[in-house]
Amino acid sequence: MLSKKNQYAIKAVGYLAGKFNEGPVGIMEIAEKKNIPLKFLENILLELKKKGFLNSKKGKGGGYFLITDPAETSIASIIRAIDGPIALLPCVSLYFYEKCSDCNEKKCKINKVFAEARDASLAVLENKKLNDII
Amino acid sequence: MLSKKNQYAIKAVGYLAGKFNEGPVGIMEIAEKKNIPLKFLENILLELKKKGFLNSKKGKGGGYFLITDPAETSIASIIRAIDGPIALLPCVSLYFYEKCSDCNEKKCKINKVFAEARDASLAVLENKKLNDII
DNA sequence: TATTTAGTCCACCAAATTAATAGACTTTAA
DNA sequence: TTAAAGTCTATTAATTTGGTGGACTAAATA
Repeated sequence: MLSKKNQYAIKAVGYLAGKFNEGPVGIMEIAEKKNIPLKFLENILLELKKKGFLNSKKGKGGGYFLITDPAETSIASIIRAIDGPIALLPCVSLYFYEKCSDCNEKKCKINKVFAEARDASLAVLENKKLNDII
Repeated sequence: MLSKKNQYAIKAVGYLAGKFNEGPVGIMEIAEKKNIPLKFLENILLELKKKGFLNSKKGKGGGYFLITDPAETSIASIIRAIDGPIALLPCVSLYFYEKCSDCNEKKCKINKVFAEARDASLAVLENKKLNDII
C-alpha cells in the first residue's frame, strides 16, 4: 500500500496535470478540491518541487504548477519520489536495490517471483502518465 | 515494499515448504538458516499458525510445519495474512477495500490505473505458490 | 510605498506502527 | 524428572506517519 502522503501526492499532481499550462494553482484550492489537510499538502508539494516535478510562484495570484510534461511523467516516477521503492522486496528494486543478507540471487526463487511481480506492476505504472489520471 | 515482518515470513514459509511432510522444523533452525531474529520469528510463526498456514508441536523434537499444501498456497495469501492489502490504494483493494472520501470511482482515472496495476501484480502473486519459492 | 495575499522553510510533536527483546509458562520426549 | 521446545504477554526502541506553528519572503496592487 502507498503511504497516505503518496496517495495525496498523486491526487494533487493529478489535479495539477488537469490545469497544466494554466498558471499557478493555489494550495488552498488543491486542498479543498482533493480533501487534503492543508499543511500536510504543503509538505508534499514542497517535496515534489524539490524533486523537480513542480514549481511555484509566490505572492498574490501565486501557487503551484506542474513543470514536467504530464504526457511524459509516469505514475511510477511520482511514487518513487515520495515513497521510494515500488518493488515488494529490496532485493528486486531497480532504483532502491539492497542485497539480501543470506541468499544467492542467482538461485533464489523468491527473488525471481518478486522480480516478475515488479515487472508486471511496473509495466502499468511506468506506462501510465499523469495525463491518464486527469 | 513489504514490511520486514512479511519479508521474513515469506522466507520462513518458503523454508518450511521445502520441508513439507518432513515433520516439525525447529524455530532455531529457521532463524539461523534464514537469518531472522529468533524472537521476531517467533511472533511471525505464531501469526502464521493463527492464520491457518502452520501448525506446531511442542516439546523435544517439536517445531513448526506447513499444513496447507505448498502447491496450492499462493504468495498473495501469505502477504495478505501478514501485511494485509496488496493493492497500492485502499480504493482498489479486493480484500481490504475502503472508499475514497472525495472521488467517484466510476469516473476516477486514478482508480482505473491502480486497479490495472493491482491486477498485473496479482496475476503473478496469486499464481505463484509456495512450491515456486523452494 | 504600504498592505495584503500567498508561498517558503524550519522545527517540532503526538500517535501509530514496526522491529525486536525479555521472561515466565506449558507441553512433550526420553 | 528434566531438558528441549513452543506459547504467551508485556515491554521497549526506533521509525514512520500525519499533522501543527510560526517566522519569513516575495509579489501584486491600492
